[in-house]
Amino acid sequence: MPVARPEPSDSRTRIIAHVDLDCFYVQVEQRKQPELRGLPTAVVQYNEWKGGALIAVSYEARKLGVSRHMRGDDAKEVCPQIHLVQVPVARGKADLNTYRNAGSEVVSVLARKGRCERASIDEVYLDLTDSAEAMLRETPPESLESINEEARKSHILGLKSEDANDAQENVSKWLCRSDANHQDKLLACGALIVAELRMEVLKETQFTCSAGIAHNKMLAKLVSGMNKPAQQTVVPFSSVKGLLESLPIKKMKQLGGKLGTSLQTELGVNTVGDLLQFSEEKLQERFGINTGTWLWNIARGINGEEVQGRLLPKSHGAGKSFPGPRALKTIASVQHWLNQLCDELNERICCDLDQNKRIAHNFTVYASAYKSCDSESYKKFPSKSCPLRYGTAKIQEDAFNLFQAGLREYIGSHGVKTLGHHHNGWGITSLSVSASKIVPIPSGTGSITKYFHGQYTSPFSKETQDSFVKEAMPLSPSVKAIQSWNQLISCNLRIMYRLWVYKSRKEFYGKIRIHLVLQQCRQMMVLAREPPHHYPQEVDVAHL
DNA sequence: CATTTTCTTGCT
DNA sequence: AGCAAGAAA
Repeated sequence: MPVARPEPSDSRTRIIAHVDLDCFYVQVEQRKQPELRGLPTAVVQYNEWKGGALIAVSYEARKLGVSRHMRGDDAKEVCPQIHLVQVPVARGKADLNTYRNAGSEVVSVLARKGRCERASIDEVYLDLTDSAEAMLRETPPESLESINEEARKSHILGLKSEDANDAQENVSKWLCRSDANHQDKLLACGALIVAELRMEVLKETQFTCSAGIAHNKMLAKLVSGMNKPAQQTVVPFSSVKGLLESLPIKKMKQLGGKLGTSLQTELGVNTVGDLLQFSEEKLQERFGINTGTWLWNIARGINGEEVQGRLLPKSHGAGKSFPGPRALKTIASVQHWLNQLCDELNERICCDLDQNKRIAHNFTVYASAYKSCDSESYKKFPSKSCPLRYGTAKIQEDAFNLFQAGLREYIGSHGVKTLGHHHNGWGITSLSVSASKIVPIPSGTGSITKYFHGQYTSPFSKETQDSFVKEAMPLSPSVKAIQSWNQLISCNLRIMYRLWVYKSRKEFYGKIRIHLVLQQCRQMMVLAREPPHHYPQEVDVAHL
């Protein structure tokens, strides 16, 4: 459920942009195959069954009646000329890495002009308040003798004669109005900055994008898709009311699902404007204190959510579905696919470790299943998690154990004895594995003792640590000794040894900078993490 | 049991 | 820890 956030404490007028790549996966494929530019094109996932599922459709194809939700075969039917490009496949599953990487390219361009939040593979929020204020101080729009072409094509919500011939003239005038209020002037600066950024994105990545520019995230997001492709839309403060009052409630982010439906059916609210009649108390009573306040606020165009400065994802996941007759019926097939998924996941977390110096700490296995015996009592397959260990084989081992823990629970008391029978009584329709709790490896100088106590949990038992430090360590080791120890002792002990060595060196020589060492040790400790002592167990309810 | 594969956030 | 909802290509 959405939650209300307080407005930023300094209560400055913020300038927020939401940038959205146009039919992103199609653009990525068109960059790879420029012959496809300008042609009706769509990206499909697999093509065995009815031509695969469409996940992105070019604007040319949309004009010819192709929409997402269609299968590849349907698209061919309404638009025989359409070019269908397949998502790359690796390890027997869709591989979205090219799109992730392309998204990163865009982020690195956009992140140059202010706080930047990567909201999804192809969407970014920007807080341009500082840049806009700086521009207004130094080179306000009214001082410019010409306004850049891209900015002149902006759509200004509520500006009259949006469709008149001289629309661009009107936009220029609006952007440069000297009698405008402070808020609008800042917004005009924001629009100029975003137009510039979008041109840079095009120049450096060849991708076009659309954008919304407003005073908060909600409004920016709401309008970024209003004029697509390759255009931007501005929401002056004065047009917020008019924009929202007739807007269907379901168009609002967070209200496209069940919450929006309950607003419609239970309160008879069909537009955002309809919400205005309800007091904050009434909404809190019905939807809880947090969501109630959030609803009351968005009806008034108020949204305090801050742009998080985050350029990287918070988790990595790899999954695959096994629809219809493809459902997995044997433990062996489940293990095979878990192994594929874990292999991909390991590659991605290792990449994250190398490139971004981040370590993932949590590992989760999800599955969906059906029980063919009693389709009446449909049960959710429980997800299970444990500390994450690096290395394909280790992740695979943990994944399989977690899955089996889940399966025991899923089959539950209905423990049908089907050993030796052909029919298991269950089928797995989807599997996924994910790595979360990803934290940056701390850099800079710090105390090594933190790694033993407190801030970071050591993967080694207290006894291991103590006995190693006490027995295995000679005083003041020489470089020679370090080298020979490195060859002799086991991986885990080697890490302990290194920690000790650097700690003691620090004590001996005082001024050794150890930040790189900290990084290395941290990495090695995680890479060498011992397996979990136990995997989640089913709780015996009868025993309680 | 056919859209599939991600990803985030909030509740309990 | 586990789950549900929502959103996006």
